[in-house]
Amino acid sequence: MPELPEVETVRRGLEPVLVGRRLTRVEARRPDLRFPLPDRFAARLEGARVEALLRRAKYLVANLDTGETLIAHLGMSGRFTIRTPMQSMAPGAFYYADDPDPTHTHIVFTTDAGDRIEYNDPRRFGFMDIAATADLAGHKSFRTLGPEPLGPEFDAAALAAAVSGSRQPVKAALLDQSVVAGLGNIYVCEALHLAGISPMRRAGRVSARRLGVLVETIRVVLEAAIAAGGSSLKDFADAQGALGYFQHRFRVYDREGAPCQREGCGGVVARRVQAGRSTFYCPICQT
DNA sequence: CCCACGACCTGTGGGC
DNA sequence: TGCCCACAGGTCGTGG
Repeated sequence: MPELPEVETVRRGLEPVLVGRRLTRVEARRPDLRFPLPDRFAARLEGARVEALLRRAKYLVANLDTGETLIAHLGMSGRFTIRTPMQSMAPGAFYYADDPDPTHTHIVFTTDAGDRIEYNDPRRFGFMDIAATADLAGHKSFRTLGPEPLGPEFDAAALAAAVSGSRQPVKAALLDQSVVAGLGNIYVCEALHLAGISPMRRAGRVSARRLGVLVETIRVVLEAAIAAGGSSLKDFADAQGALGYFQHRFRVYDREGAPCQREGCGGVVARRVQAGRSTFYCPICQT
């Protein structure tokens, strides 16, 4: 899944081909992704101009000139691919590169510039919805979201308040989108390692000072990943189809048995399951 | 209210 | 080579 850095990378890739453009055709090849598509999905989008393409947590948000907004979540395996028309041998004609996986391409948008934007999602954990732009904050998906980790409202005091008294492991608390919005399994593992905090420690019992360190390591990890164009795991590619490079910089994620990269630590990366998901950490330097 | 867990869906990689 | 199980970046609903 795309976590915040991957969604931001996708947003930056789509922005130049979507913003200011009108959607001339929207093709939904099935009636649902994870959830049913909203009523008259294609009809409400066709003819609309995209005024802005934003990101909130792991959601892409396309404001339209119709007063409505398209909301998209990539789930675990969703990806957008841009296909720009290419000149064919015949004068005036053009064509698109072949879709390598048409069986999982569920939605195709075409713009007035002729670009085709394909949404492909094998597992179909992603979803799309359309809501009145004025009511977005009240949308089911947004109502309970906590602060953006890269925004001004996320600081040590805010994090301390959000986890105050919490008995759940700090790993689980950081995955809770109402505590901070946009982290996922990879970057939580990475940020906790960088901060030297054990993923198993109860969230409400991490000291204020260490929560301050954690806020900083979350920012550092996310910003580095965005700068690298996101991670490249099995399914992730940015909107142009390029692979991200951040995977090469994982300190602990998917590195069970590898030496801890903290200077002088000497530990070995361990894996254990928390809340049904793999946690990677160093048992020596994360306390 | 808080927290843990299973469900959703498909593909892939590792072990035997 | 082939089969089967475990596991994969997320979120939501349920039930204790």
